Amino acid sequence: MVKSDQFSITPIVASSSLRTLAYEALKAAITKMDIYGRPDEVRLDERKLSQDLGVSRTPVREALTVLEQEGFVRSEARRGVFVIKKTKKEIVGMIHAWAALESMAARLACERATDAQLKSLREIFPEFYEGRPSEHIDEYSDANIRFHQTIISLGQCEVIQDLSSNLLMHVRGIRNTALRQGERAEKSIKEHVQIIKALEARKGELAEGLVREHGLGLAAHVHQYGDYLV
Amino acid sequence: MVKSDQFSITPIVASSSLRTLAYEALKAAITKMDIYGRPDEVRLDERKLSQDLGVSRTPVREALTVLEQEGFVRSEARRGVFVIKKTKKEIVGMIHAWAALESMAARLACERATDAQLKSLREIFPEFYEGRPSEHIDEYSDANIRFHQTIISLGQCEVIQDLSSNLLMHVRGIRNTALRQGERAEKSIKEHVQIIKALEARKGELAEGLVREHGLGLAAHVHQYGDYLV
DNA sequence: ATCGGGTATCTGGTATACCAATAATCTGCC
DNA sequence: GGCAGATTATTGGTATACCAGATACCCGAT
Repeated sequence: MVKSDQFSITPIVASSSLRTLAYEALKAAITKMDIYGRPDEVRLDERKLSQDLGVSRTPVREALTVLEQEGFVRSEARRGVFVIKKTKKEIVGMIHAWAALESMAARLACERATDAQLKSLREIFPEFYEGRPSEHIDEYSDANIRFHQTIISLGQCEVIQDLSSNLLMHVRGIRNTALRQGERAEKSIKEHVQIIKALEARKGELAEGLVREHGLGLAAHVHQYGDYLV
Repeated sequence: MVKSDQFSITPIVASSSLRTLAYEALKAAITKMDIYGRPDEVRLDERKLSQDLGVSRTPVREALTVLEQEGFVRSEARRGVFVIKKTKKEIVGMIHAWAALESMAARLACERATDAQLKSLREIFPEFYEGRPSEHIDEYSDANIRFHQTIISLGQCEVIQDLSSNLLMHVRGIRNTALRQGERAEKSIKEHVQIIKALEARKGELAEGLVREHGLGLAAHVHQYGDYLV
């Protein structure tokens, strides 16, 4: 008999329910739009969204419920659904929480990750070590986020990964902006090198501390320069 | 004319929507039931829940959506909604995340809380300092949770508070069980005293480290003794 | 012209009907 | 008696209809 293992099951499309579809569409729209650019509040109309997406209100409402849970929108009864503008205080709080989680991930990564995995952190910044990251600020910004995400994934703690990815969605834009201010980029890259060294040396507590200080530095930076936030 | 300030506006009832009502009812039912006692999976029937609660499926579904987001239930298309049993690995991960957040809260509390607020931590354990907490294990268990919640609230970071309270809901049961095993309770109370002293002395990094070690100790304990989990 | 009140309209919240996919059951052939 | 195929029942997913509160608008009295 043919062993079924020999067939690589087609991943099927399976795709997703309309609810998931609506969720992804709305989330993309929200994160893409520059919320902090416009001064007025952005209101979402369930019925209009339903029409635009070509589905009924039900999956749209369920998607909005999830987005509300995640802190992207706020629903007021018989008023409307509004895209949330985070205050500076909230952003700083998120960075604090992020720093706490990432530092713990760094500690766990020291115990759990392989040498090869830790070494892969260096490859995220291929040429930036030569200096002057501010000249390739967009590429560096992406690499920067990838770096932190990698540390978190190397911690191999699913809970931390989930919580962090949620926080990242909110903070992503700010991270990029902050890099362009002051000496943030130059400061950042030096700290990254230190972090990588600590991880490779399996110095868990040191890596943990460095990651935390790095995150707290960003928080302080935003607290000081984040006047574009509410 | 009468100044409206002279009227103390009645807080109104406002109360809540049926969705919130259903959410709270379901959450209470889930957290109250001993999930890990019974070996079989618990399935929830939307239609039955609707009847029992006396509302339609819509608010029940929305409540279930939130609970799914929070990790209490898992919904399989055309299969059913199931109460999630956390694996030991997941529980340990949650405790790790909790330790990370609480330790950051401790650090922040050192900078932000008043002396009086920090001193209030001592009042949580009125008589247990005399020793033998294992004789009043139930009271001590409650006080224990209150202690950690207080530290987090003194950090005055809303994001951390929200994330932690969510984690606590999942871990609460385990925390109590762990206290009854081995010397956990005695060990725990000694560490609490150290934590309070560090906080009162405004030694932020020390308090942070102690809280983290305390949390990691619990994680290791559960990892070792938590065989009652899957 | 301005203000007050009443009405039309719009909004999210809720109830309900229908659908498709799965699982449970039945049926009939071997 | 056992098993394959068809049928029925059940379930979550979706669409739609209706409700009540809140807002916006209109109109008449002053």
